[in-house]
Amino acid sequence: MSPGPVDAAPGTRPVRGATYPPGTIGAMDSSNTRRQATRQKLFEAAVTLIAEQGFSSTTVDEIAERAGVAKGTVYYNFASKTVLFEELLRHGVELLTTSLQNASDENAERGGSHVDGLDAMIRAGLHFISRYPALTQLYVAELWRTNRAWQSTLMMVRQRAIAVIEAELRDGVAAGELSEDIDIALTASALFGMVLVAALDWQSYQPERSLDDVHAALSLLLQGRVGGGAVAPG
Amino acid sequence: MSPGPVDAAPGTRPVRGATYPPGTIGAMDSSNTRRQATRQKLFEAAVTLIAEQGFSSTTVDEIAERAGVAKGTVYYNFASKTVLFEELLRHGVELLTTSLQNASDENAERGGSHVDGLDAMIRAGLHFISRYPALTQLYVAELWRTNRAWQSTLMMVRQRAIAVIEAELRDGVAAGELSEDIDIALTASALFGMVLVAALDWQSYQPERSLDDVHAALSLLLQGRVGGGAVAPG
DNA sequence: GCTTTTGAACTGACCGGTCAGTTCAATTTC
DNA sequence: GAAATTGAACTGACCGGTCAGTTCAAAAGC
Repeated sequence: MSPGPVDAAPGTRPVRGATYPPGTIGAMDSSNTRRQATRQKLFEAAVTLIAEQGFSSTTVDEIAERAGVAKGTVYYNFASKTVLFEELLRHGVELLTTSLQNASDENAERGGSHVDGLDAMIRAGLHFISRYPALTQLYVAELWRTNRAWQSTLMMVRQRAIAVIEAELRDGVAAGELSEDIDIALTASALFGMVLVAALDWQSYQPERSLDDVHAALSLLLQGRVGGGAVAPG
Repeated sequence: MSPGPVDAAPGTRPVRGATYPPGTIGAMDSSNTRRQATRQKLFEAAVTLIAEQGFSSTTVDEIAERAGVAKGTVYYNFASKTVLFEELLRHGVELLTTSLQNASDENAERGGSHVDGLDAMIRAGLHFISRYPALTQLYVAELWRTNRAWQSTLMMVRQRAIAVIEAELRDGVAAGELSEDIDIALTASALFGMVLVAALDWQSYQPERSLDDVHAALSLLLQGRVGGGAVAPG
């Protein structure tokens, strides 16, 4: 009759596409099992396609084809298309926050100022975006969308990235290096947006320019050489 | 004869869902025919739904239902779902560029500096986003997506908005008010992104704050009081 | 021999687009 | 000025295609 129960297959078969150990995602784990490799291929295929077309326009068949596996394999590795996407998001944010945090830490270790720290994070952000443009596009497209199933996942993602910037700002203020008048949360958002949009435009419309070039332009803005550089502060 | 053709169709029949005079979109025209009203309702329904769910997850049935019309009416007024969306985009960018341009012009008239002009545009941008949050979300979600049918429409849209900012920057440099070192295109992008992301975060996460408040925070950044304000310029 | 992958088949819901028919305010006719 | 006519605007059932998800027997690794 029916092809089978929609949910909770009765005991027998391998629990296909069941919730997989959520810790070991992507290339994070060193033990490179065969399955890990397949999952990685699926991530890479999915991120590109979804960035290009959006989540719902991307079919599971396409993902499987691009990854070079059979459709059944997708469902062997992930419970559903949605779950695949959610794990992808979690995987991605890990890469970004690590990158930002490293930039901040390394700057601190070499004795740089907090403004230098922000500058280093701008560079790290640019580097990340140029390396994972599809992932970035995908976040941007989904981040402020309401009524989404993965809304909470995305908020967590955003919060983790912003928090790193906020910490640097806070430390800068505490050290007397930044004005006490600044609004930490809003400034962090604004800086984040500045890098995000500038980088995406760079990738989309002027890809021939170097990272240093773009970084220099943003540095000027950060250091107030655009609108206030020539004006003596009160 | 008829209740009044909106644009004097030369042919006989109602040329169903044909390309409609692109000039008269939305509530722009004062002559409020029945059809105009319907189109306006459809725009409003579509912009909200697409902002929430994305283009392809939004069904024509949903749009029709939210607008309070039958599905057929959608296809009577627009050739396809895609065309409806494209006209929506064009309609929206008109509002934004006008708003930015007005802010710039009014500042110039009252004898403000070019930095003041940028500041006024930031304010105008914030105002726009708080007034049309759904439209903004929608642009952000689609703007950097590749392989889209309306790619060219979006590029045009972006270019028109950015051009207004670039002009102000260029004038500022020419007037000796801004550093000659700045990269016009990149700085314009960055400023655009700064406002965009800060505003969306404001709307999403701190909606109780006032526009003035947010504007003040971004002004500080523009005028270099964050990273460079305390440092005496060379 | 277990895990993993394959690939084809199938299902049922969903969705964009169509179209024959209906409505009704403006216009024309008498 | 009442009746008839017109046709733009609107309606909603319907059609054909698409796709997520499921299943499974067989093959391929390790």
